[in-house]
Amino acid sequence: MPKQVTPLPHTVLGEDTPCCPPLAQQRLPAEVATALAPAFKALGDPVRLQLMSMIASAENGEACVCDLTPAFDLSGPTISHHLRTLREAGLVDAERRGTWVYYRARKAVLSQLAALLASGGGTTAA
Amino acid sequence: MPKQVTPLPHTVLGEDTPCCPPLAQQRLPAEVATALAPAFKALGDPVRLQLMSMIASAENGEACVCDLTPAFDLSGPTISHHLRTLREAGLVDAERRGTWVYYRARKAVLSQLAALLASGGGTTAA
DNA sequence: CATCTAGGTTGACATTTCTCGAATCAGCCC
DNA sequence: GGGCTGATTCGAGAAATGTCAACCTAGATG
Repeated sequence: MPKQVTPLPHTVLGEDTPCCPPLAQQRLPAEVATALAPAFKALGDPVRLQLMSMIASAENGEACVCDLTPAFDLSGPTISHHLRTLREAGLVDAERRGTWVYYRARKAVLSQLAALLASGGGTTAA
Repeated sequence: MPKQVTPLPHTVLGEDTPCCPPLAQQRLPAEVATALAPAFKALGDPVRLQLMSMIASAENGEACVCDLTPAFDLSGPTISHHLRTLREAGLVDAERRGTWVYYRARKAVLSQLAALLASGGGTTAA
């Protein structure tokens, strides 16, 4: 039985999380805030934000760690740590194929976060 | 030595920041990621996320600290600290009127962040 | 001016986060 | 099997963060 990369269902955030009444439309319950904050926190680091963008904008919708790592002036373990953070926040999925590991963005989750921040319809852009 | 050292504008995020090509559409430049990450980091705490929601969803578009503080099981200084973090991240504005201080959400900035996370094209959930 | 209240600032502490080197695990190829 | 490469995990140290108690500032009111 080949053990795959999918480690812990630590995920915190799934496609079904009740997260999406826009933040500016009604007050966010404490438990929802607690569930969502880790996702924003994961994006709150320049390196992870770039990683997220590289993964989300990759050609086939997935990016190899071997391509991500050399894009930064950081050690392999450090990049691996940041990727794990993104994974545990539910923002990306990882899959091992042969020697390489590929990361894929969970666009549904990103969309949920976007919907949360979107101003329901007020002073959007001045 | 001339004290020219300080230009460090911790504002980080203004309405004119070039932040908005969706994250999944093209790779985020390092400097943009560095400019935007603090905003996400600011939202990456449950208390601040709730504060942000309370402010953004407030009746007149603004919320008094005197209403925000008692909503949490935290000391005044702690709430003040979180509000300052939101302010320095460019997510809210503060205004003093008489005895009280009111916070107001910068919806344009929130919209920018939302646009960044929104899957630009059709690739929303596939 | 004295005093009271609403917020903010300072200083300190415990916890977490970021980063790396060393070790380990997972596949490939000779 | 033995060795090689890619990626993760482990352990540790420096830096940042969340929280509070104590103190200070801005306005209002007597």
